[in-house]
Amino acid sequence: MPQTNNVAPLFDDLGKLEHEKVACQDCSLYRLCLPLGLHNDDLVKLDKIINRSKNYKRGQPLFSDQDSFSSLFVVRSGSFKTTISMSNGRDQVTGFYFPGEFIGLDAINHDEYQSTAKALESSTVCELPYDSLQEIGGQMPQLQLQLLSRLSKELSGDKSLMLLLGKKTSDEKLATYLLSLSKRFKERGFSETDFQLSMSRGDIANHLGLAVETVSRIFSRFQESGLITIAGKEISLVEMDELNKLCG
Amino acid sequence: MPQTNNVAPLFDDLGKLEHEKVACQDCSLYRLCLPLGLHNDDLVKLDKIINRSKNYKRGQPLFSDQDSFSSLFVVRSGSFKTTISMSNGRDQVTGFYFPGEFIGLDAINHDEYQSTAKALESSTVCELPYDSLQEIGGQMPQLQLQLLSRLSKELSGDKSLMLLLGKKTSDEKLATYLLSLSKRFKERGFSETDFQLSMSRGDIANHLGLAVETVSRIFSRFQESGLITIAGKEISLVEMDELNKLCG
DNA sequence: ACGAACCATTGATCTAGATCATGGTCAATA
DNA sequence: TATTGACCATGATCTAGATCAATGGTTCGT
Repeated sequence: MPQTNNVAPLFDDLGKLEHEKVACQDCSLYRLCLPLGLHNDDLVKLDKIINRSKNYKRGQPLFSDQDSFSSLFVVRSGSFKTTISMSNGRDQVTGFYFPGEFIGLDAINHDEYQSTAKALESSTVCELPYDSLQEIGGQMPQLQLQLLSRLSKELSGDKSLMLLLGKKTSDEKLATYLLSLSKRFKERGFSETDFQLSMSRGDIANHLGLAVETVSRIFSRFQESGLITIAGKEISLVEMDELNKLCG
Repeated sequence: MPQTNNVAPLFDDLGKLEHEKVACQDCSLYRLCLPLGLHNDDLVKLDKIINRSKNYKRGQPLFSDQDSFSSLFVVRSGSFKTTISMSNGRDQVTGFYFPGEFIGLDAINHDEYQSTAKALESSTVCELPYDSLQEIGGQMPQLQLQLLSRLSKELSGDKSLMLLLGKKTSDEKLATYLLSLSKRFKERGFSETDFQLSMSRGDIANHLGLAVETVSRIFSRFQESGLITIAGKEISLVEMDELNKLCG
């Protein structure tokens, strides 16, 4: 990396000092996150069990397949991918995770994590030790409901992904993917048309059940036909309506 | 079907009179089902909110995409499939459900069901109105945990299915599918090697992201090479170890 | 008991997308 | 500033599995 101002790394995406442990009450992700709907007393209790973690660098694992399960994680800044793998080395990117999204839900009531989670860029998370969560959850039905809601949403997202993987053409897959990202960025208050692809072409291809070359070609073709402009990781969705039609 | 004894339809898979509403305490599915780990008082409460339903005939929908969500269902006898569809009519079979398994989990905290569920054969379910479940769940952490556990298990199953759809060859897909069925039958106390495929070749093909013809051909080839014997819906897994190796 | 509508198998052909091959860009380390 | 190694783009070729076609079985409603 080129010479940088040595103050910069102290600040994270939330515009706070990185080592400052922002309480849930003050967190800009509040409305997307677990505490939504909790009363103040409960929020304080929840806040106490959360570990605000160190920074994860690009490529660094948050946890690995078969590590013993202890915590759920919520992305605070940056982004992650999860993968599961076959004995022969082939693997599948099962999801990408952005601020406010949960990682590790598929490990609940297993002894071990069922997937590997890696940072796609410099990222931070909130760690929720599951034992503690279970404990305080006993007296907070609202928290349990939030958790159920999260699980259920991930579940219905995964069903849509099954439809994508099983039934869509490569064009439809990529259009669907781009609009899904767009929607999530919008929900987080970012532009729905202009954003960074923090994941590599390889990750995208793998996630969508395609070859890298196919993804690359389709990006080029979409650009040629004026649907998007793309340069490296920078992408801009020019014709959202057209992309929408392409999803099938 | 050949002439049958006209008493037969009165009995269901559980060997009980079909119209007899077997309480959870007496249900043979107890150890696979929601009540697992509940104390007796709690079990009685749960039991009270459950509707034991009428019989669903082959092809009959349990609920449809966009019906308003009100209940979760547990299969009591028979089997179901769920599908989601695209605007253009293409659809994806997202899962098959056997006794003790939950249907509708992906609709929690949505207003509408996210998929369509249809009976694959003559089947019965227990209906759990979600409002009531939520109510009694507030005072039964154990019940909440069971529910979370179910969601989480379905989630990790779906991730494996993503791996299958995205990365496996047709042979691997079918071998994986057969062994997954085998495992579930075994858990339910049935033979892990000899069972009925209650779903059509078309349903299997759709679920695995293949064409019917491909499934048919692979069944024939597996039979030719002595891995299985298959005749119509009747299948027998002859070389489980070999099938296992084929899964990748 | 009959015809209609699905369901399953098997062969012949086709194609979407994989794979192979090449070169180019960029960032990190020495 | 060279070197190494990801990462990305694009052309040429190949193939796994889809699609098309024909035939026989099964189930179901009347």
